[in-house]
Amino acid sequence: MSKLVSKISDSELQVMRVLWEAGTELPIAEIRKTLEVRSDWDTSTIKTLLRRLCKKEVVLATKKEVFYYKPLVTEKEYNEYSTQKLIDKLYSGSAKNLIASLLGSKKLDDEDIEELRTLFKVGDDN
Amino acid sequence: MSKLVSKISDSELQVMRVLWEAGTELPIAEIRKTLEVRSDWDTSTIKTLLRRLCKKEVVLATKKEVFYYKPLVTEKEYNEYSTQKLIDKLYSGSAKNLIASLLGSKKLDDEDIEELRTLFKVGDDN
DNA sequence: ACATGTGGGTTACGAATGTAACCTGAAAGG
DNA sequence: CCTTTCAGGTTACATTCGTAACCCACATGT
Repeated sequence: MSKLVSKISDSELQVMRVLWEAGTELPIAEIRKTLEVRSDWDTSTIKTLLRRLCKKEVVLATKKEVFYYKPLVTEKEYNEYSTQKLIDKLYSGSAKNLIASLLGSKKLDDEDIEELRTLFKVGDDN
Repeated sequence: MSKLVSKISDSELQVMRVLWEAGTELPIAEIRKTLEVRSDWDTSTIKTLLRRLCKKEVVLATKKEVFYYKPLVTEKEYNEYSTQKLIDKLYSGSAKNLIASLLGSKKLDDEDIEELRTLFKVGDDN
């Protein structure tokens, strides 16, 4: 996936989400339809964002009757990559440190903790 | 702390770290001494970054014989704030989701998991 | 006395971002 | 036919960021 992912900006991310949710490649019309509900971007803004995403090679445009846009990175890849970057920047590269910090900062309620404890058990037998 | 924290850029963060590590307010000379080892920034770059941090009100400059710089946000505040922003952006605001994702992505070795399980136990009795 | 360094202040300049206007040509509505 | 809409493409423009140059004034080494 390469570090190019890192360069998806916040606005661009909105567009990626539409593509990720769709699961199929989409023509601009569809992207617009979805986005005009969420943001009140002008069409040309969306076009600019798509163009930039293509330039960054995280989206591929395929010419048919009209262009169809398809993400070249998955949402999971992007999320994991971004998370790792945060971990590197703020937690000395240790995911454990991040989790410990979350535990200490009351971001998790009892129910969360219970669920996670279960997950930790499951992940144990490997 | 307000959302101003969000606006600390990567370069600025380097400067913040120096201040955080120091624990006291520092004059430019000290900041330079520390930074010239880590980065090879020109003095004027450091001055620019300090100026921007002051404008953003995350650093306070106090005039004595010379200016002394002191952080107005703690590293912990900053880290927690940034982490929360990532969680909001990528994990629907759920810290639990983030942790679950980390568990699923093999970013934690057995030792980490063991330690964390202990932490989860400790955090239990509240 | 003079070059150098240092602090404070101002200005600069290219890349990235957020957001959009504008132009052209085809399609579609009426 | 004429107006509107929309795709594709180009250009724009303010803000932020990374990185620094430049100017002035004072202190200091030699």
